[in-house]
This record gives sequence, C-alpha cells and structure tokens, in this order.
Amino acid sequence: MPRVKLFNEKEILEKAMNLFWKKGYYDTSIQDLVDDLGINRASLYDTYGGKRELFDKAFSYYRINNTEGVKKFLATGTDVKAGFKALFEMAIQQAITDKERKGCFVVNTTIELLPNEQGCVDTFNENRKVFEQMFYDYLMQGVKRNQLEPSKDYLSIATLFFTFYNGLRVITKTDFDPRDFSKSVDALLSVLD
Amino acid sequence: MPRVKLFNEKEILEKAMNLFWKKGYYDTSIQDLVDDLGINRASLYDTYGGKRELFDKAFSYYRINNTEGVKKFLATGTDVKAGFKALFEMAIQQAITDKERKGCFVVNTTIELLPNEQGCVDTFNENRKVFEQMFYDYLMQGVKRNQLEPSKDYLSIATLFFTFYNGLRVITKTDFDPRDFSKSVDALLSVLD
DNA sequence: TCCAAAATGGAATGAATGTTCCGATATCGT
DNA sequence: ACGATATCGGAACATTCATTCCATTTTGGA
Repeated sequence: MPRVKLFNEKEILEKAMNLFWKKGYYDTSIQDLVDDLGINRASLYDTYGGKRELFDKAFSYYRINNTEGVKKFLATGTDVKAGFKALFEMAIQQAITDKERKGCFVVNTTIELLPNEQGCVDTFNENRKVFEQMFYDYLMQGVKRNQLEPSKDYLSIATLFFTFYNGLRVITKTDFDPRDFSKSVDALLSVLD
Repeated sequence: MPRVKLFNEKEILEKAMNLFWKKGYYDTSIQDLVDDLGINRASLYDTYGGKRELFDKAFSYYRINNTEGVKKFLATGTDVKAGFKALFEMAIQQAITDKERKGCFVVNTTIELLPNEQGCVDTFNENRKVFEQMFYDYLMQGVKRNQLEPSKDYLSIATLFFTFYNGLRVITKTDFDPRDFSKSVDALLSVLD
C-alpha cells in the first residue's frame, strides 16, 4: 500500500472554501490556494481535480452546511416570529463577528458567476427553492400553532423574507450600524401582525 | 493642432460600463475591452488611464445615472405607496427586459470588491446613505400628505426597503417568476398600512 | 504646403495564470 | 526488509494578463 495522505481532505476543503468565500472565484489563484492551504500544487490537482472542481466542491460543502444550519436554527425556536427575528439577527451578528466580512458564499457566487456562467444557474434556483420552502414550512407551523393569522399569503412572505435575507448579506459587507438593521428587521416582521 | 479623437469618449465609456457591469472587474480583460469597445489599446490607456481607472470611471458613470434615475422616478409619483410599488416593479421588469441579466452594477461591485478592496468601501457607504435618504424623504412626503400614518419608524422602513431592493437585485439574476416577486412586494408594502 | 502633435495599429514586455510532469520521498502490506 | 504505490516538492509549460513602446497615420494651424 502506498503512502497515506498527509493532510485531512475535508479540513483542507474547508480552508479552500474560506478562501474562495473571501476572495471569490476569479481573484483566487492556484498560487493563493497553494499558499493558503499549505499543500502541494500536485496534491491539489490529484485530490481535487483543478481550480474549478475544487471551487465546486468547496461551494457544495458550504451550501450543505449553510442549509443545514438554517434548518436547525429554525427547528429550535418555538415562536415563529421570534425565530425569524433570531435568524436575521444572527445574519447581522455574523457579519460583525466575521472580521473578513465575507458575507454569504451563495450570494457572492450568484453575483460573480451569473449571468456569464449559465451552467450553474440551476444550483442557485434550487438553493432559493429550498430556502423559500424552509421559510414557508416554518410560517405554516406558526399558523398551525395559532401564532400567525391564517389568512395571509405566506408563500409571498417566504419570498419576501428570503429576498430581504439576500439584501442583508449584500449590505452587511459594507460598514453598517447593526442597530439600524435590527430595527429594519422589526419593521419587516410587522408584516406578520 | 493634433488629430482629433475618432471616437466619442462618453459613448465608449458607456460600452465599458456595460461590459464591466456584465462580467465584473476581474473577469473583464483589457483584450475583452479592446474587442468590445472597438478602440485601440493605446487609445484606451491614453484616454482612460488603465483598467482600474476605466472601471472607476465607468462605475461612477453608472452611479450617477442610477441615482438620478431613481430620484426622478420617485419624484413623478404622487401616492407614496404606489411610488414604491412602481420602483420595485421596475427593478423586476428591468431584470426581465435585460437579456444579459446584469443586475445592479453597484450590488455586483459591492460583492466583488469587498472585503478585499477596502479602499472603495466609502463609495458603497455613501451610495447606501444617498438611497436611504431618498427613500426616507419620499416616505416623509407621504406623511405630510396624510397618505401614511405619522407614528411609524420611517428611517427603519427606508433601510428595510433599500435592503429588499438589494436582495431583489441578487435574486433577479437567477431564474424567477416575476409574479412571485410582485406579490412579495405587496407583502412588503403592507408595512406601510 | 509643411510641421508639430495627438491618435492609431500592432508588436513587445514581463509578470501571473492554470496545468502538467518528474524525480524524490515516504508508507503500508507482504 | 523490501517493493509497489501514492504523495510531495519544485521545475517546466503554454497561455493569458495588464501595460508600455514605437513607428505610422492623420489632423489643424502657420
């Protein structure tokens, strides 16, 4: 049997994810990756295929974690409105905590690769669908529990929340006052009253 | 006296704007620009300075037009709620009309250049400030005209609307059903009721 | 008409890009 | 202990990148 890999494949993938997340696809060079990941050029190509393949793997890895994270987050709360409040506050808090202000990898990639790379448009459509469905399901739980009045158009509210969420991820890359956005979240959540 | 320029400087700047807008900064090469603008390499450097300088000029040009466009748009309407409805609908309609799905140049650039190019963060902050102020002024007009109730936190609503606007500009780069977003706009505007 | 000056076309530059290749090294099962 | 084999380090590759340079062309005023 041959020599064993000297690095943890998933650990390095996570590093690659963070670098692509921070710098984007085009502005990240193989040299940047070699320097940052601490593995050899050849190992990178042997293990992950190439720049684009590595990016795709890193992006998938992010999407899975991100989706699961939000899903679990919504599953914990009991009050639906408080749940959304917490979700949006988390996004704000994340932006402050992350010194690199990377934002959301999905949003970043949507902007960077579309419209020129139509090959990945399906991924983004699916991502949106999954999130809107999560939001909708969560809202309907609120209706079932009599926390929300049943007569509203919750599909549209799910779309609204997801759109707002995306906007948050853009603006929190700039300098911003978290209190302003906390209050705008409150204003948004008043659609549930 | 020397030979006169054979091209219209502003006309070419507009072409450069559209290319950078579509492809972003990093993925647009000087070669792409030379091919697309139809002018000589040397003329490009003589007239605009270089890639980054040309980008900055193109970006400024966009920002001026964009800001003025929205300002004029809001100035035309009489009913405030209808004005915002029309503004958001315009963004949706623009996304459908634009076969290239370029989105918003400011949003695209925010995502692409931050956080790595902190030198331009001031521009984005100012852009947000200008837009939120426009939205706020417009909302206050509605209060003055008794179209909106005076007790709401309209600063936060201005932030909310701008955030949603940014989100729209992200999501409309993917495939989307305009009717879904029209309805989500309606849901959003219910915060004014 | 002729000259100074700006614009032009295209070659040239050097650095950076993604990718491949190869000799050396290290490891596991026998 | 040994050999098969995957990893590793680093050179090598062709291509593309932004930028510069220069000889040529074109122009307006003297």
